[in-house]
Amino acid sequence: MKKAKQNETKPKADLEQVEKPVAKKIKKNEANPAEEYQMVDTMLTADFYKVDVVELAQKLIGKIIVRQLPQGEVRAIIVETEAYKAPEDKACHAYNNKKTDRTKYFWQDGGHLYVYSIYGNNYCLNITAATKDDPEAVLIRAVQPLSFDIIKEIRKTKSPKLQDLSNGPGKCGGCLLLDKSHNGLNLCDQKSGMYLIDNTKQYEIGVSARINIDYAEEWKDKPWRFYIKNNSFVSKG
DNA sequence: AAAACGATTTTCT
DNA sequence: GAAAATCGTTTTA
Repeated sequence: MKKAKQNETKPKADLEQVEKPVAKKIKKNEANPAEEYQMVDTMLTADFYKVDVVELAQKLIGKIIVRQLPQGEVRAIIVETEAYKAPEDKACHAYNNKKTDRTKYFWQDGGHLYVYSIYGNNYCLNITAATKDDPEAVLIRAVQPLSFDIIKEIRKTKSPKLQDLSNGPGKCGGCLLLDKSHNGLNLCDQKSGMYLIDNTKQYEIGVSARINIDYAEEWKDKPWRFYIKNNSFVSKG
């Protein structure tokens, strides 16, 4: 056994100066049990996604999104989701089987992407569920960054709060550098450069009505929003 | 071709 | 917490 003493070679003051803002916040995250994780680095396969959208929305909580970028690899834990289930769900963009250039990506087998833009340059990430005949998908509303440095570089937010990196659907798209060109991407295909991996940590999962769908009449109260309790990256509630 | 809208984000009190 | 910002998509004519 060799004696490890690499820390002694670096001046302590210098290290603190460079890494203080990041290190401080990460430490705070680790102190919160809801924000721990234990990833298992194998890609989730097609069968995982070929279930009803409400079930998939629950199963996705805690899973880890991986995306390969020229800047490096982005990793983040899914901490908040919502299920959207056409044709009957009035909150769903594909309600009543409405198929347009935007919504046609609902009709894909589970594990593919539907990315829509809203209110300017905000791109929201959805993962399809069930089969290509079932127009249903899970909206990713919030993630907890694991690769903070690269996500900070990508998102370019002015907010000093770490949570503002990814506590909203448009912010998640920003973290992952997504736009409409990623519509139809297959999360089960190695060549996509984007996939999900498992996380064996068990979380306390909260359930609520979906957010900002007041127009959906009787469907607005469906308990189809899922989130990790006490996780500071969840958007609300 | 023009107008209206939105599963939001950011900024400003 | 309220109000503004912002632009692709859909609707309307």
